[in-house]
Amino acid sequence: MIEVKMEFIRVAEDQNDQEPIELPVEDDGTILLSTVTGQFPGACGLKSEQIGDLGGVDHWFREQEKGEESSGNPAGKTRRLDVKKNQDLVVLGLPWKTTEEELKTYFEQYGEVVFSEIKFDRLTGKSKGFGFVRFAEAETGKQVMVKKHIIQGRTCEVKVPDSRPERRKLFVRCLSKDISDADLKEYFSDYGDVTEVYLPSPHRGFAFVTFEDGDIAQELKGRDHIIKGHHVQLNDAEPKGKNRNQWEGGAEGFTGSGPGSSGDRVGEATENTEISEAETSMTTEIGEADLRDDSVETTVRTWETWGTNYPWHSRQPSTRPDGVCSCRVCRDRVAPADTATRRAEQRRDWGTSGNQPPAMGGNTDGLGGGYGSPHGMAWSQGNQAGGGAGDNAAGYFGNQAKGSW
DNA sequence: GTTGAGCGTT
Repeated sequence: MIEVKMEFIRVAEDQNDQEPIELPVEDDGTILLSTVTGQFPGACGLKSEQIGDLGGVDHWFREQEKGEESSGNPAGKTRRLDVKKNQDLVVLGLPWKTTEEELKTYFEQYGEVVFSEIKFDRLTGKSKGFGFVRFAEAETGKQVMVKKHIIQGRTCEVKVPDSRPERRKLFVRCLSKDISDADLKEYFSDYGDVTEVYLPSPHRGFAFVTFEDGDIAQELKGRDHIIKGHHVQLNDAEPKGKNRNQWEGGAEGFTGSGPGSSGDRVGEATENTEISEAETSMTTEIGEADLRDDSVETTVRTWETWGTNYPWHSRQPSTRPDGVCSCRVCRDRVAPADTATRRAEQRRDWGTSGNQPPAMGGNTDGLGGGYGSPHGMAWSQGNQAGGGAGDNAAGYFGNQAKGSW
């Protein structure tokens, strides 16, 4: 029988740091250097001093055990503990039985949980034993990651996910020559912070737009947008270095794959080397100076501020108390819902006929009105819950009652 | 009705 003693020590930045962080101690009583540098980048030692009225520390470091790049790469891959706001954290080792709600409840002891999700097998419906959480405050995530967690009897790990590539860059088919990079930036900045726009010159009929928040990019993907009266289609940007020249479309003649066919993958451009170089210069050219603050507040819109130029967004008064636009993107900028809620909202927004968004309305007479929109479709089709627009409010408050907000 | 290191169906 092996006795496992889980102990922590409190480590602070300095004597004035009023918020020491508990770091786990190894079984042999030492603490891993990597454990410390993870939370205190650049730290090379621990000093035993009084922290407030707490005791001091009296531990020595041990080098990280094999497998890590501790040798020859001192400044290298320490585990990422820098949590960006609005970033999901992966939770590993969950019991099969744990539900999303229980996951959320557990982590709420550390701070406001703004998103929780457990991955389930699509066929069997059983948990895969891992999930994701997102905290309202990045600092909460940092603290959570250095703690040990026992959820319903199982030890779980919380990490910054490193598997999924950040799909923040979209391939934009913008076939019209009178769309400039500034147009693209202006248009897409209304959905979220745009960190980069690349529009080949001379015009090649496509562009790349990169968002600060990959979730925003994903929300916008696969749908038609209308910029300066021109349809524009969005897809994930293919990774660089793949077969180029796939796309032979030229800069003219938007043949309008139109409603319902936006899911095709024809015409994806890859980011080849040539573009990559151009992008680099473009990045500095555009600069970061006029990028907006990353704070949620600046990117959330109320209904009044959207007007009719943004068919994506709700053109109906918001049913929310805070007046935030009722479209999913805006709502999620305030408080991303649980996945179950998102799926339900998605079904309602997109209708029940499949997992594709409804096509934009048939109106092609340019700006100024009458665009179809997911919202319009939803309202005109009625809601699953049975009834008129009032269901929106009912939905929100229902979610609220369940703790999703 | 099973599993136990890992990394997110839309």
